[in-house]
Amino acid sequence: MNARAPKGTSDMLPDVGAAWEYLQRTAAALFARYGYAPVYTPLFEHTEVFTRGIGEATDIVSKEMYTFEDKGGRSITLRPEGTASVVRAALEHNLTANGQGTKLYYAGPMFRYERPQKGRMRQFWQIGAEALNMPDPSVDAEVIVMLWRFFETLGIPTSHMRLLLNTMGDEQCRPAYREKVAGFIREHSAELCEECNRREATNPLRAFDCKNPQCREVMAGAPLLRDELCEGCAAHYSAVKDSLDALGVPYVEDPRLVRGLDYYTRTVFEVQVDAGLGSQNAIGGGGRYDRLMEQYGGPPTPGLGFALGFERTLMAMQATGAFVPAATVTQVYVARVDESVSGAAFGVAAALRDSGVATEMDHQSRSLKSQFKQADRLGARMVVVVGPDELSSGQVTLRDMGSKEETRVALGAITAAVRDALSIAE
RNA sequence: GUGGGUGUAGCUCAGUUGGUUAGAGCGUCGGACUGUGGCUCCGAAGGCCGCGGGUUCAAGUCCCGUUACCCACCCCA
Repeated sequence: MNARAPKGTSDMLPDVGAAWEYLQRTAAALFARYGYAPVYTPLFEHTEVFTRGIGEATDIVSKEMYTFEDKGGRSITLRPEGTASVVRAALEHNLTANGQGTKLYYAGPMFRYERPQKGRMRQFWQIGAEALNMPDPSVDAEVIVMLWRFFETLGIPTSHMRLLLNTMGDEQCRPAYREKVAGFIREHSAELCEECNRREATNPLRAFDCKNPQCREVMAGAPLLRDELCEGCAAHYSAVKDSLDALGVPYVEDPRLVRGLDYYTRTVFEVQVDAGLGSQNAIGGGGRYDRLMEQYGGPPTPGLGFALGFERTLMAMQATGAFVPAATVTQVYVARVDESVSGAAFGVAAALRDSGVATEMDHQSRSLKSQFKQADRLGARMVVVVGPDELSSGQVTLRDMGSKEETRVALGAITAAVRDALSIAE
């Protein structure tokens, strides 16, 4: 058989596993301070949840979904992102009935059928947060600040990060603007690439994203939404900026920031990093989606959220020297001199563990010397030596690996002695 | 989907114009130290040289194909 993880997936060995738990712990603690509660939605949904929510014309829906038919003939899709599922769940369980506001967060794997490269996987992890039924611009700023603080908390230097901000308008001003851009593209059809001409019909705004130098040059002359905003959107946008200014969060306005999901309205944002990630420089991003719930047949329910990528965040942390916790911490190692004292050694290890001390012992019948090597490698601060000599008088030897000091301790007092040496309060 | 790069020990990599038994460092295991780690020294284990085909007296080395991974385009976390 082919003992290899599928293309675009990877096994997360202990060091990564530890980092994953750290990211989740850190997010849970921080998000709770902003009033967010955890939810876990299925890893797969009815395909329609994504096609209607994210938009048929987006790259995600048109070519990146893992879609299959289950044995009951239903079209099922592995979730390519988290917002659609959370909004679907909120509707299903009436979490936003009668104008109720809710703040939810989630964490887990997402799936997109893409060509892998640095910072881009077919299965990747995201943490996301969603605030539903909160139309005020204050929550936009709150969510953006929470995302920014998360990266700060992880120790990614702000000098390596950049917060981009833009507004997409709403159903009042966007359609007209969209038509203007489409018209602009038709006027300049001959100067633009094939892809941009195709975008004229599907999503003209994405032409701003084109990397083709000539297209960029032409599009630089296109009308900007910022000059076409309706009154409501203009006021909302400037209120968001005022709140960010008040907290001193350093955003950069980017009128060309266009996110690839159809559901965004008004505020959109993205956090980019300049270290560790090849050409994929966004570690988190999101925006407002005031019409999404209606796509699912629900009542008008404003929403706002972001998602951030675990893999990319970890890469940014490593590249900028941020603290990443180690896999395991062994405090004490129990070494046995020979097989005759195995029972006693096992008892000592068990007692230490029961008292809350991270303890490891040999299970491979290795020599005492190699047990010490192992203890050293594991970073154990003490070694309890269980041998026939000391055991004959009901004792064991406790060695401090730092000072090399050894003391004889009565078998019954070893737990207290170790805890004392490690300075663990009762 | 398109393009480029790379596949040699567990890991990082050498391998001269094709030429006998394929190497190093790190790691692992053992020993020097007969019940004791980090340093040093000595030794050992560990390779269908990605896979298939071709050229040749001879291929890790050249050619073709294939596959995997990496990187980039596109897009996004």
